Amino acid sequence: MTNPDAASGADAAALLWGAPGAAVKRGPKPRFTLEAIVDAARQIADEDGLSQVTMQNVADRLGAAKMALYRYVPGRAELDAVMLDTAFGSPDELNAGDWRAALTAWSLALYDRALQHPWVVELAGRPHTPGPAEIGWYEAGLEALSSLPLAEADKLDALALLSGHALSMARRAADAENTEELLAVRLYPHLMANAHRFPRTAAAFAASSSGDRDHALRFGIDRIIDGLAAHA
Amino acid sequence: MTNPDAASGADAAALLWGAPGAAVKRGPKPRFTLEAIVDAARQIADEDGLSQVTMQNVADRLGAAKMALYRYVPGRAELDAVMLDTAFGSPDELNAGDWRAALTAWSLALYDRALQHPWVVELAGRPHTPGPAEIGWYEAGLEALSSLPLAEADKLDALALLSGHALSMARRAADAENTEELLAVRLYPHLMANAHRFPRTAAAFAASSSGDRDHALRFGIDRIIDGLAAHA
DNA sequence: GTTATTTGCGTCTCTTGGACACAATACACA
DNA sequence: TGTGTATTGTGTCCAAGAGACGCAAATAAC
Repeated sequence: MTNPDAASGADAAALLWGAPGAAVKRGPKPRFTLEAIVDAARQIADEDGLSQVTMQNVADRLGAAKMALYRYVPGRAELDAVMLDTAFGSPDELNAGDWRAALTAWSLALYDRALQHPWVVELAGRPHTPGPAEIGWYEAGLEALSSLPLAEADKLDALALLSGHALSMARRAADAENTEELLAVRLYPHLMANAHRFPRTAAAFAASSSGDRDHALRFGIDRIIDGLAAHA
Repeated sequence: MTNPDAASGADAAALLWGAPGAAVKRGPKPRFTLEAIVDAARQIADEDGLSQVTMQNVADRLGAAKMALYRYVPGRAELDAVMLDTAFGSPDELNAGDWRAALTAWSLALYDRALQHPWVVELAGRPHTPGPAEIGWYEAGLEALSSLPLAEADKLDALALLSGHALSMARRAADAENTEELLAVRLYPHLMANAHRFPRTAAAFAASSSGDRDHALRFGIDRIIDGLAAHA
């Protein structure tokens, strides 16, 4: 019945939104905290990539045994969920008066966050339960959009569009050298060899010399905002 | 040196773009083909989800031993790459005269493809070597954009924007019941309980009754296209 | 002090991807 | 026609990684 492709457990929401109030309990003092565990996981992800975030590695970093972690986190999926929401953080309180400027700032801020922790892109890309921090971003985005005469549903859609673009660009930028090599070595030769089948694509790739990552970011944001302006 | 987070092997490109010409060889006749293996994997993914695509399951479906597959596919990552490109297929040759109509049709066609095989969204979402089919979509998209006075690099960016949106919407639609439950049961109560912290978001979610998936799709496409029109 | 809990964690199991060796097969060449 | 050789199918083994289970130590409540 349960689809194993769906990420996060039912318990993720409890961890993300649950009350931190934990009364005095009976047994031994807990040696760790959820925060410490998530911090350790975040460090590993920042340093060695998300694939190195294993229960074992996290436990090692804390000087604990692997199974000790399960007293604080139900499972790997829930750890991912908390890592993601923690890394999102709260959006900066920057409100330029113009809605265009505000939305642009919002998108760029999200992009910066994602650049600081490249792995958030991967986590955010899979289905997950949003936590308070992620909702905080939506709240800020809706505030930036508040002056626009759009249906509420459309505002949410617009934010999803912008955030999707920002995160997508952040991924590209994050493994730039990797992507560079990927395209240059793996795609390019084959594409050029088949230039007769894909003349436009070959030309386009040849013209755009894997240049300005920033340009693509701004281009997308500007286009979406222009589209919103044209519609409202 | 090699980043294990990077998907696909170096061999993926060879499988995707390599010449199919295999001369007469010496040993026993091959019992299988790459195509048959990929087909089996595709079927499993369609029926039971991407997580059920394991070498073991694919082999079982073909009546082969697991290790036999490795004679045809270097590894799991390469299988993913070929599955992805195969599922993309070639875009339909539909050219409405208007560039707006053509681009819209292109986006909708991509959305439909993704709906037919929901797992392509997940595969396309991770870094991978593009194959001929994927490049074919770019070629068709560039053709639709050919009349617009945009830099080649910008055209590629525009297509990435549109395809990202289409695939993102396809994912939502694919596990609709799942997402429905995710939001309704897991997010909604907590969001409403914290409505004081997130008034706009709570209101927006309450207003948009998880309705029209198609609306969000069209909204995004229209906004992007409007933005392109405003810019060109 | 006794008892009910709760923590830390050692041990075991299951699932996946993959390396490696070996026997069977079928063409090349003499 | 026989021999060599490359290639295929596959059995066996191994390493990760997630997690179930149970037990001993710690500690608050009575």
